[in-house]
Amino acid sequence: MPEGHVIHRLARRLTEAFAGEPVAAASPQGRFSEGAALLHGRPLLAAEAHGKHLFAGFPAGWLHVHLGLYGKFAWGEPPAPAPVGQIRLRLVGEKAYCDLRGPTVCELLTPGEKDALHARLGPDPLRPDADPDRAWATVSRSRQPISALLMDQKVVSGVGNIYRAEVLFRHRIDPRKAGKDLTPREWKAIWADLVSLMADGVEAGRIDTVRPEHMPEAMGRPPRVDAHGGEVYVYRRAGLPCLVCGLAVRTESLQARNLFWCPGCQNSP
DNA sequence: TGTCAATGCTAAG
DNA sequence: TTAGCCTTGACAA
Repeated sequence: MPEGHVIHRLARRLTEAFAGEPVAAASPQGRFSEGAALLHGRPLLAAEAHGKHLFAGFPAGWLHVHLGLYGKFAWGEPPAPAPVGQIRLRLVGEKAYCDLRGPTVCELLTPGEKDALHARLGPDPLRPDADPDRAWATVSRSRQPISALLMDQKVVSGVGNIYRAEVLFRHRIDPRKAGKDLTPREWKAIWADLVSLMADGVEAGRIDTVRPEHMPEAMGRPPRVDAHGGEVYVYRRAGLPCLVCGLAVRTESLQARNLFWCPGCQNSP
């Protein structure tokens, strides 16, 4: 489930598992054999995330991974079993091993190339160096809908389809509202909420956005079994009643992504 | 067993 | 705007 919180969690886990010790690296699938050979036998020096991009520093350079839609790390304790299926990269240390499957990107970068990548990414609510004013400078001048701007990694990085839908709902903002029509106050609230929601996501390993007072139990309704693993207001709840006002949640395809919102709670004149 | 959609993004057209 | 990447889980048959 790779939105930004997953990547930050991964950076943390890589550090815990492999920092400071020699790591065995291989590409059983073969598509990253050259890179793996360069990493092999050297220690992990550092790991960090910027938005949905994962960086792991080795003496040979920065391993850069982007999971895309279905990329995934699987973890276990050594000894690692014989590879099954398409494993792009396997890292094995003393305490743990991990298998990377299906990433959009798995490559080795020079420090300069890594810097260039950071430069084209917008501020990440999960990074202490993030500057929300930089994003606001773009948002406040854009005719694009805020729902599109939040998904644009050049504007804000790390927000995916779930956080986008949920943060707009939590602030009752119509997803079709243009960036330039947002008030500074609305933007500040969105940003602060992303910082808090995504930090919770890193800790919990899942996305929960429903305030306690809106949980079904608190509303006098039976508890809900949520299919995707977190408690959310609108994401993938099309046709179901809004947890706050009861109107049916709507969905619409916007720039090839499914947008979800409540027409009652998020309705700007 | 098969089909589809998915938390993302890029390159081709 | 669309196809493609390459994987998984949910659901239909």
